[in-house]
Amino acid sequence: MPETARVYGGVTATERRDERRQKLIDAGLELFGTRGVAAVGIVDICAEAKLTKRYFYENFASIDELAAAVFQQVTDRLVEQVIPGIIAGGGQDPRPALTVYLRGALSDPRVARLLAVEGRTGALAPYGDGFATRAVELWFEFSPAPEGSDDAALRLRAYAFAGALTQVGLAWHEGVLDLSVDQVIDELVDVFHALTA
Amino acid sequence: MPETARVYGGVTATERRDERRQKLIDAGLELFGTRGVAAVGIVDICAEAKLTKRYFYENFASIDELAAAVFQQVTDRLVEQVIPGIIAGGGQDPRPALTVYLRGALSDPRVARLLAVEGRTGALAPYGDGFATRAVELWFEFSPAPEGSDDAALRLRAYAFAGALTQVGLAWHEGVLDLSVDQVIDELVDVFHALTA
DNA sequence: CACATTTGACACCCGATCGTATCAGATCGT
DNA sequence: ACGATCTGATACGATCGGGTGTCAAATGTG
Repeated sequence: MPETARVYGGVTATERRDERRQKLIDAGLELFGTRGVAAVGIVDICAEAKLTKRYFYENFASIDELAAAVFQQVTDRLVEQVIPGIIAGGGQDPRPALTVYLRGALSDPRVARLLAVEGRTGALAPYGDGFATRAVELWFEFSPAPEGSDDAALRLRAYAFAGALTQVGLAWHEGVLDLSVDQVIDELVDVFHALTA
Repeated sequence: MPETARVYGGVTATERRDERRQKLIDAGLELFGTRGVAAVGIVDICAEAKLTKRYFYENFASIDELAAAVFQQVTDRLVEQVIPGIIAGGGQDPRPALTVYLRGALSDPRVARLLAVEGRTGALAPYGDGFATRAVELWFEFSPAPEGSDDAALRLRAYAFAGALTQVGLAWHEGVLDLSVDQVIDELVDVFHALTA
């Protein structure tokens, strides 16, 4: 807590602090998304971010706190990108939203892994649950409910589709699906319609 | 490696060894299935199994080796139980196989967590992939392929259904699905038919 | 030019865990 | 009964990572 905040390298103190914080988050996305949260230490993060431990503890109190920030940023950006797609779909056509989501998640295996694996374990579990809740809410947003169906049954289908998305994403990254991204999108649009019929 | 194997407590040396090995695997299922593999140490396993470290190293060289054995045993038992269900379904009706699988996975949250979360990370990843492969093969076993469809598209639907199963299982354990096991089975049978139509 | 602050590199202590070793008591073979 | 082996508990050295502190060099302030 310095009493006088000076300008260094042409940038203010808070700007420098935020830059370092972002570098740590970037390093977290890289390492968490490849090795997994449990296999990453503070020293690893600092090496990846090219910073020292001092600046880690300046921004985060623990690895889990950094992991939470990484997860939060990734999911926030994803939701932020998907919303316009939902609006474009007009609550009827899932393709624009699905396209945006899958291009965001499928194009980056680190994001896919964070969402599908890391978001379920340890300190990230509550955040993963929160994202799943948001996803299911988004589902109901642009999936007009068939009048006769049970509410719980609808929720089940929402989770089923969410699980299908992540599993297909993982399989695609492993290379067992011999399909282009656009083909995957086409197929998942069909799956969506099959589940909502 | 004792040169002379004696009988202790009425059981032979190899029997005692196998009993201890099974106690370790049971402890592994309990702890891995609740805390997660990464959060469990050898001492924890020994405390849960009421054995000492000596007998851990008698059977396994590392935590990952125990985790592999646990995963292997769980998935083997699952497949072993499901096969008769597939036969009972005669390659047409998925309900018997689904019932057996979901009763096996849904009834034990530790198994669900192992399959859905732990099987994707760290040293268990290859085994998880192997199980996914087996599951997709089983899918093709009792899902006669529509003649006109692409093979890759079929695989995608197989992974989609597998992902739906695990995600619904997790959601059910979290209590966000207000459905009985039988209702979940009914709904997933519908999902299956929707995906294979 | 002094002086304060920021930065980065490194040293240090501490607790946890791993893997091995030791030892007394229980159990079995002869 | 006596010796050998099995068992369980505990102890020990070593390593690793977390968290804090120190110090010199770099940069901005007056």
